[in-house]
Amino acid sequence: MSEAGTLQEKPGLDFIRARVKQDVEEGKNNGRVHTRFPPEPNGYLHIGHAKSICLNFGIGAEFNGKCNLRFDDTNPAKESPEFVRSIQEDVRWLGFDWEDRMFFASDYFEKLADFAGELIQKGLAYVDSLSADEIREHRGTLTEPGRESPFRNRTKEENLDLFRRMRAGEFPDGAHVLRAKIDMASPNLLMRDPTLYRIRRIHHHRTGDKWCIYPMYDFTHCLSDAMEGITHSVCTLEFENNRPLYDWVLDNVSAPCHPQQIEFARLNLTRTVLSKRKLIRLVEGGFMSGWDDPRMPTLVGMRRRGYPPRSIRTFCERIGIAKRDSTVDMALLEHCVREDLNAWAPRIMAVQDPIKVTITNWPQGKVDNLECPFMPNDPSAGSRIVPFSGELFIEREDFMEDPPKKFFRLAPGREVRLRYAYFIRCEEVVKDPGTNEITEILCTYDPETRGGDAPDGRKVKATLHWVSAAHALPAEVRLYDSLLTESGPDEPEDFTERLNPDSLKVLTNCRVEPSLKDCQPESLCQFERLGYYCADRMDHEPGARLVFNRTVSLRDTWAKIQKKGE
RNA sequence: AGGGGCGUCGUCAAGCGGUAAGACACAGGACUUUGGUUCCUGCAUUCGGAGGUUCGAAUCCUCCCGCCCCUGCCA
Repeated sequence: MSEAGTLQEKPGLDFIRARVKQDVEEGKNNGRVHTRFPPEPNGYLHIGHAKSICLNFGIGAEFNGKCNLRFDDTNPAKESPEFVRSIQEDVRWLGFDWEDRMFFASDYFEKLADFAGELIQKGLAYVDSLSADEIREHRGTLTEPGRESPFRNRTKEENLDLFRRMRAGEFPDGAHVLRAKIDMASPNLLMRDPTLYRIRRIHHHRTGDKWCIYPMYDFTHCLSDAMEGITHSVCTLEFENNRPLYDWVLDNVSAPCHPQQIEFARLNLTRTVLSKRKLIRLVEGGFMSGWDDPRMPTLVGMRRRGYPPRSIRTFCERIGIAKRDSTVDMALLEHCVREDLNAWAPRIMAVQDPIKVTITNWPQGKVDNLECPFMPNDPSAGSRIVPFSGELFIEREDFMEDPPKKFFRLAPGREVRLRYAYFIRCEEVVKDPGTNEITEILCTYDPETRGGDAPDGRKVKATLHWVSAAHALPAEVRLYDSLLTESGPDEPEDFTERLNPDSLKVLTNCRVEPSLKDCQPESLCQFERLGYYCADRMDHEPGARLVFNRTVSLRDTWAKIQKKGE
C-alpha cells in the first residue's frame, strides 16, 4: 500500500485518516505516525476487532508509520496466556505484522506506580478507605453531584505512605484504593475522582505474584500510549466519555508525549453477535463447539469456516469508518468472501445428497477418464482427470419427476448435460415399492457428446455436476447458516432464544471426486454449482477422513425463483 | 433528568455553501458446458422535522424529535 499520495487521490478518506493526514501536513509529532492495537487478553478476537486492526495497522502502513500490538493486561482476574497466544496468531493470520513491537501494559507496572507517586506528590491523587459500596454512594447520580470522600484531604505524606503500604501488601483486598482528585461535581461521572489502583491478590499471567495492586484502564491506557510514543490513539465510541480523563492524566504527570485519542463506531453485523459477553456465553453455555466453531464471528471461527483473511480485510475497507452506530449486512461480508474465492478457488465436483443414475447404454465395465479444468475461464490453472462410468451420483434436487415450469434440470424424458462429460436423457425412474421414494434414475447417454457438446448443435438447458459411483470418495460436509435468525420487532431479552436452529447441518453421505483424496486441511475449493468449501482444520484427515465446511454457498438464482413461486 | 456523541437510499457510506459518489441488497435484461462468474439497465427531486440566513443549503443559524454512551475497586 503506498502512501498518503495515493490516498489523496481517492475520494472519501475516512475522518480519522483525514485527521492523521492533516496532522502530518502540519508537522505535528514531526510528521511521525504511530498507532497501536490494544486488546485485553480475555477472549478471542472477532470480526469487530478486525475492523480495528485493519484501521490501526492500515494507518501505520499508509502514513509511513508504525503500529504496535499491546496487551492491555491490567485485570488478571479475566486474562490468560491462552488469549495472548490466540490474539497473536489471529493478528498474523489476518495479515498484519507488529515486527518487534509487542508490548504488555504489565511491563509498565513499575513506571505506572511511579506516575501514581507523582500524582500523589502533586496533591492530585489520594488513598481512599471507603468501601466499594460507599464510593458508589458518594458518586452521586447522572443529575446530582457526588460528595467528597472523608479521606479526600489526607496529606501527601500520608497518601504516599499508604500507597507504599498498599503496594507492599499490608492491607487486605478492597481495603483502600488510589483515586485521582479531580471534581466530585463534574457532570462527567468518570471525572468524579476515578479509581486509579485497587488491591487484588490475584496471580497475574505475566507478573506472577509480584503485585497485589493493579492499575485501572483509564490510568494505564493513556500512559502506555505515551510511553510507546503513540501519536493517534484510536478506540471505539464508548470511550468518548473517557477522553477528558485520558487527557487529564497525561496533562498532570510528566508524560513523554500526549497522544490524541480518536473514537469511531464499532462494528455490528446482522444475524450474529459481536459482544464479548455474548460470545463467552455461547462457548461456555455449550451452544457452540468452541471459539473456533465455524458459526462464530471470531477470527478463528472464520478461519475454520474458510474465509480468506484477505476477504476480511476487503470487507473492513468497504464498510468504512464513521461515528454513527451502524449494523452492516452480513451479505456484504459474504459478498467479499465469494468475490475473493471466485478469483482463485479451484473448481471440483462433489455431490451432497446423492441419487444414483445408471447409464443403461454405457459399455459394461468401461471407465472414461475425462480431463476437467480447475478454472474453466482460465486454462492456465490446469486440470485433473475425473473418471466417468455407467453408475453415477447426481444431486437429488437436480431431478424432479414432475417438474414445475421453470425447472430445467433432469426430469423424465428430458436431456441434460453432465459437466465436462456427456448428454444424458432420463428414460425411467425406479422407486422403492414400499416408500415410493425414488431410488435410481435410468438414463441413456449420447456417445457423440463427449466433453459436453453435441456435434449436431442441439442444446440442453442445464448442466449438472456428478461423480462416478465406483470412484467417488465418501465425505462429510458441514453446512452453515447464520448464527441468529433474522431479527424481528419483538426481540427476546435472552439472545440465545434467537439462535438459528438450522445454523449447522451435517451431511454424512456425500461423495466427492477422487482428486480430493489427499487434499490438505484448510485447502479451499469450489464444489461446482454448490459453493465454496474448506477442508476442516481439525477433523479432516487427508487420505482417510474427508470433512468439508461450506464456507459460503454460491448465489442461487434458482432458489430465489422457487421462493417467489411459493 | 446532567454530560458526551450521532441522525444522507432497505444496509453501509461519500459529501465540508453551487445544485445527492460508490458498495451491498433488490429488480429487469444480455451472455454462459456452474440457474456461478461477467456485462448492461433501473433504484434518494432528496439528506430526522420545522423555521431562518443566502441568488443558491445535506452543508451555516435557531428550535424541536429520535437513537447511542456514562452512576465497575471491567476494558
